Amino acid sequence: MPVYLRGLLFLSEQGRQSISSRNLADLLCVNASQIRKDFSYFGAFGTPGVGYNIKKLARQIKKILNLSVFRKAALVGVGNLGSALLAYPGFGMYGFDIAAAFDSDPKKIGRKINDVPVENVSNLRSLRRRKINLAIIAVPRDAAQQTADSLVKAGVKGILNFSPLRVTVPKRVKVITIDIAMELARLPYYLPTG
Amino acid sequence: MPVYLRGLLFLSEQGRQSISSRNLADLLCVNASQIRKDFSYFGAFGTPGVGYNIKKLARQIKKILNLSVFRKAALVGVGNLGSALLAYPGFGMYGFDIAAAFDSDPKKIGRKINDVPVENVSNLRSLRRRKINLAIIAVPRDAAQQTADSLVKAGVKGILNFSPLRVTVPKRVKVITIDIAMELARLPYYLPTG
DNA sequence: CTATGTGAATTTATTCACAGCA
DNA sequence: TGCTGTGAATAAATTCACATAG
Repeated sequence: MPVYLRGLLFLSEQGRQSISSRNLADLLCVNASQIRKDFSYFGAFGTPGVGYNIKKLARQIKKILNLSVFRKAALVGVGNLGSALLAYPGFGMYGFDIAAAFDSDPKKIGRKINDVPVENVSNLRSLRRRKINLAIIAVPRDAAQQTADSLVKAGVKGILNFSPLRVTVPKRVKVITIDIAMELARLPYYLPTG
Repeated sequence: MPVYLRGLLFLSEQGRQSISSRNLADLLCVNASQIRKDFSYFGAFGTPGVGYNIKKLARQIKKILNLSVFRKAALVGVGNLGSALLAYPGFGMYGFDIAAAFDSDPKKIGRKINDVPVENVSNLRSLRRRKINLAIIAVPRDAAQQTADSLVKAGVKGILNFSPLRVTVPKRVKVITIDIAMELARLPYYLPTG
């Protein structure tokens, strides 16, 4: 689903109004009936003979993914990766706003990066009051679990974890881990040996 | 498969010798017979009554994934994200070595980051001679396609793309795209609305 | 008695094929 | 005619269940 959304937002940027399942399939390298089936799961929106209205469909998918309201997210760890995330264009188009940043390094605390002031990690508990329930972990590996624990205590419900470590959280909290090295590890499989 | 490998490397670090499919299943949150089936695809290594030898199994999976030889990879784009990747621990344990870095910014060219000298992107063609056929794209969105084209010309066979853009390459080249915002977009689905 | 390896059963996902609408 | 929406057919993945090995 997020893949469809990305494709639709891309098409929308190009100024297109509508697209057929076939064309979208070609664009995203998937099967056309797959797309029609997936879309039909949440009720049908296409116009036979024409295709799908891009804007309407994007709005619908956002609703399904719970992306229809703007979300605030917190970033923990303002190192190279964290700074890159703060500067990352694209969060916005999915309705995310990195509204707070935290670090443990006194040299960083107080500075502003991309207009977001860096706060002391000890202040993580304020997230509950500020109604921020999404967080991104971009701290060194050894601090990841501890950070996750603090986030859970602060009432965070969803975590995007960039550390190459399995973090353990109560099962009511959803974690998505991106292990960058692991992704790279998938590549050689498709390559000739040597 | 990469997930299994990560789990096994983790266990290996802990000093464990062997593990049963059941225990590994619990650790990775998958089904136990799934694991046995997957492992049996490339011939069986487990010892009934004991389990699988962790080191042996890890070595085997590395062989399957073509990870048994050290691989050199090139990084293009030494911004915040690129710098983070250069410092990323974990590539090593999958047998990767970021052996070259490129950027277009004259202020960065010539500097060393994490012992890797930053070269001019115009020098990308040297990758063929240096037998580097994996690359990581960490450039701004608008430069992504152009970078991919240069990499393909330089004989690169696998690309890890961090730009939120679909890059188009000949089908002999394998691309894995990590769209960070899209990953984050998956989280709200599991959250209560609001 | 514990844990593997694997055929059989089941569930899930994908693809096909076509009736019906604009 | 072009494309959707969907039942039917096919393929793939997952899980079960158990004979067998240490």
